[in-house]
Amino acid sequence: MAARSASTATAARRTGPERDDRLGEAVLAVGLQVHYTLRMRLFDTLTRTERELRPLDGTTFRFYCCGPTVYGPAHIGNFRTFVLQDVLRRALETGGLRSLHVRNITDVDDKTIRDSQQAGQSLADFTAGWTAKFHADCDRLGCLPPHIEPAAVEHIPQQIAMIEVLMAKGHAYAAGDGSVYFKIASFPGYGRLSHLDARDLDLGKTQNTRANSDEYEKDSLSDFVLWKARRPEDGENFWPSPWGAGRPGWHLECSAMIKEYLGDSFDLHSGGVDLVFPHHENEIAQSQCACGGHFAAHWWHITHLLVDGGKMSKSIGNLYTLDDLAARGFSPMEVRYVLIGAHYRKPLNFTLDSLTGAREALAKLAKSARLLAARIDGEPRFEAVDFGTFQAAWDSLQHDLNTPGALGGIFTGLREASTLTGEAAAKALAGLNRVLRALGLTLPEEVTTADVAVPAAIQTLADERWQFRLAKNWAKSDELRAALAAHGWLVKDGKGSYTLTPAEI
RNA sequence: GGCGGGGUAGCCAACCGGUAAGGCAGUGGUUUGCAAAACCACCAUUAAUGGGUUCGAUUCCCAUCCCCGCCUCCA
Repeated sequence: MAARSASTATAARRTGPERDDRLGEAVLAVGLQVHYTLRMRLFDTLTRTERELRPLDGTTFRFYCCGPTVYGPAHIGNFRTFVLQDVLRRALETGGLRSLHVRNITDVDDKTIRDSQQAGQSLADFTAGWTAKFHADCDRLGCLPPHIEPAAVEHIPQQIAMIEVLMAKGHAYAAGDGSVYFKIASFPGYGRLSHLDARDLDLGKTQNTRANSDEYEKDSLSDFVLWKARRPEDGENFWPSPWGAGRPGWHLECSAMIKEYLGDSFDLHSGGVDLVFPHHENEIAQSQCACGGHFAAHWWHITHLLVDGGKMSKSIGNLYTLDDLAARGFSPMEVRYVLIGAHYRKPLNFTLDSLTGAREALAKLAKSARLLAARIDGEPRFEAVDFGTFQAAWDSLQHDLNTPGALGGIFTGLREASTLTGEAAAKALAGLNRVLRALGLTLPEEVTTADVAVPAAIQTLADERWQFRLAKNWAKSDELRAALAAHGWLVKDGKGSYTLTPAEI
């Protein structure tokens, strides 16, 4: 039932206009084997090496991304991760590899409970609102909806079942208050992903050890909670379990939903770097102990972004949401361009200036692409493996998802294609479109005067000026141009006519 | 303290053991009455600092100085 409602939600999002589940025209089915041209190398956090991505089942690359906790609007830092994950998926499909993208919604935790109560809403209504907002923002950014988007609350039975298995195998224990903890000492592999020494953790050598009084029930300081006993401040937000009323711990939801939709072993697990420890470390412990599989074959983490060279935070006032940036006149696509403008393993320095730069770059890109398209007779011709002058851009993407390298390759490719005509231009344009699709970039349309409503008074003034200009009365003409500028309108003279555009702030 | 990621032109940012992609900004030119736009061209002998390895290093190694992240429910 839970699974059904999750897939229903997914089905609804499949109808979106940005929906793109074409498997890449490069797919050639030969018997039961599906061949793809992709040669994607990606850095793996666990082994700390670049490894080529190969689907375990030979046909479909199945991956999981830790999704948002829905208690407010996501900010650009969150979106750096989600956009890069979207680029990975698009690149897989561009290379002809089928993908299965699963991303969860965390709709129960301390913050969602606390904020829903403050808002005077039920937890379900509260999180449904912010989930919808998240989906809308993702759509605006051109992110493809995951194939499956399960929510934690809809998978409580699966989480309880996993805890029962862990307890039966001696990996978990119930504390006196009705909470259940994972026993880290029972899993020798703990700390491999984050390269933290489990003994140090246990000895409390870390600096920020919390003297949290409600965790005194634990056997060991580093043991983490699987099931949280109901507390008065939880209100009506609790579920029955063999250990009493309560709710699942955060780490468990991902393990349970992965088991449900991807099984015991799957291709790749991804999230922001901050999730390496403890979240992903804990997931490994839970899932390997409960399921016995290998869990994720590849671990992929996206580095945090900085704003103006420093940490983004609400108190400094540099925490931007898409709406904040829209209020400053920046489009989601400009935001996306900036977010893919740095390699995912390096800190990205987000500034408002970089958004302005992105606008100019996108406009230049769109212009060049239009010029290229104009030199073609008929439709762009698709070539299975030929990216034309954009091969270098595609190669950059395949090499550790080097998005800034790909952007550079696009501009270089455009310059190289600038003299091409006919068939060669058609191939180049097809290559460009494929790289743009892999990056999820949508080029801005040409804005003409017809798109903008010009006030009658301004139009009159501009017409008047045009007459003066035709009469070569430069003084009057310039005077009226200044007057129009004062009203916020820019005049651009062309051969036989002029254009009026609203001046930017 | 432990673990990890960085420091490349005014700004953003890549590749790479053989002497630095790309974008923004800037400069010059063409065009324009002027401007804007567009197009063309130019724009780091140099990669935080100091050593080392090498025929040769920005790229590998060591040290130092900065910046940033994580260290128990933050993407």
